[in-house]
Amino acid sequence: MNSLTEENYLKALFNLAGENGEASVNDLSRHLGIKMPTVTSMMKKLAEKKLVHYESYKPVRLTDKGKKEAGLIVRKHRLTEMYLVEKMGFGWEEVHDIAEQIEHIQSPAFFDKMDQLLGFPKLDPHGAVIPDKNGKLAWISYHRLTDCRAGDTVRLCAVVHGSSDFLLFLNNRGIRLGLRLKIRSVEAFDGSMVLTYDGRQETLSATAGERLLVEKAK
Amino acid sequence: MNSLTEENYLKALFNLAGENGEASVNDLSRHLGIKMPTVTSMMKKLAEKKLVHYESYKPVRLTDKGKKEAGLIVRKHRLTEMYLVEKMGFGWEEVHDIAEQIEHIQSPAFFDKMDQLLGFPKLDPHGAVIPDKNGKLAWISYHRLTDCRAGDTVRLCAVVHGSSDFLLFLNNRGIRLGLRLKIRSVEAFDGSMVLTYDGRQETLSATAGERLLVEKAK
DNA sequence: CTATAAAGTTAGATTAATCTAACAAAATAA
DNA sequence: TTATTTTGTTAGATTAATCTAACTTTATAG
Repeated sequence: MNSLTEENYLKALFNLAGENGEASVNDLSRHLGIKMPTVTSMMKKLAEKKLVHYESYKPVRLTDKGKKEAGLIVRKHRLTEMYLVEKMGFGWEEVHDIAEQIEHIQSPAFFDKMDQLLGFPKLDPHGAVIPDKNGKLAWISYHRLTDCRAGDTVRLCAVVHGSSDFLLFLNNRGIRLGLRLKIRSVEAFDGSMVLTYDGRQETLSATAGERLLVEKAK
Repeated sequence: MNSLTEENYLKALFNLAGENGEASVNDLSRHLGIKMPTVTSMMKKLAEKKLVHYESYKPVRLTDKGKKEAGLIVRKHRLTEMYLVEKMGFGWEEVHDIAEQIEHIQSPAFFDKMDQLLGFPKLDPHGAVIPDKNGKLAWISYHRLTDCRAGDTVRLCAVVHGSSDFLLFLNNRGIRLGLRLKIRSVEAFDGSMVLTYDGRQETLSATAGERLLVEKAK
């Protein structure tokens, strides 16, 4: 079994690495708020346990075993977020910190029950894919809103780097998953966009737009 | 803030001490499965934090502060058990180990939500009282089934020391909280009892009967 | 292609929580 | 009331996870 601390390193690797699966010691250090020497020594420990591939001065990579274990933690996190929103009535901006703790609960039955009560959801409340029971994550590639052009009509599919502040910002503008957005114009200077949706019009900065993942609407 | 470890010591004290509020180092040691020297040093630490009264060679007592903090942990435990049974469909024999972990979640909102969704319950699924939002526990005194006499009719109010095994044993005999039990006879030799309930008749050992808390039925 | 900056590692210290071995006090039994 | 058992404490070691300071390697910019 892995310690809570080890689980946090695995999850950080999983989230930082993306599809290729690499992350630098420095990235991990900043992401976890833990100094580099500590990260280095933990990487050696995880390498001993065959959870990561580690060579001095090179980026770290999860092994298949590590990827699976990390995926299962992320699964627990995202299932929990979904449960908190769907079954307990929390807002999507409130659930991250709670899920951050509940993801470490050791009880397959508990998460299976959530899964079942939710009807085996594929996505969490922020549109992120929930890894399957083997920890396998189905990668979906959306477009960033900022990569779309004036005139496009898109559907909001996911929110990335969704800090509580950002999610509240979206709440205040009535922006939620599934929403149909029409791009009226894009400002060449700073990439800000004028959007219409739900019969209203709003201007969104590029900083915000980068965090909104969309697909072309039919 | 208290560490997870400290929380476990506080809870153990709360559960061991009962109404008077004392527990010996030895009791704590056995209850927690931790060696006595470790317990002693933790008691000193908790005394520093004004959570317990500690004097060498004397039983340990929770301070008011300690009692409150311990009570709030027990509250989280029991609310969780209730939630797992009532809202997630777990059996009363399945919830202890999960609640043991969830009780350490730091999120007042999470437990407030449970409380609200449950309609502010006073008792957990085993009939134990849930401490209030100040950690205060309302003591109720029931009778042990073994203290009743042949001819008595009682209502089952709570189960103590309810290990998973014991709860399954009760399930197998259709014994549940709220059940009306009629005591047909008591065996003088070993205290075992013949009971009728739900139109059936069963014999129960004193070992089992001691763990069943009842009140006289009207 | 060197010089500087950034990233990574090594060595050694610290803290929390645990242990064992040895000793001391209190409770119990003879 | 003394001897023995039980309970509790002290001292010192261990492990996991962290840190800082100093050094090394790799990357970047003149």
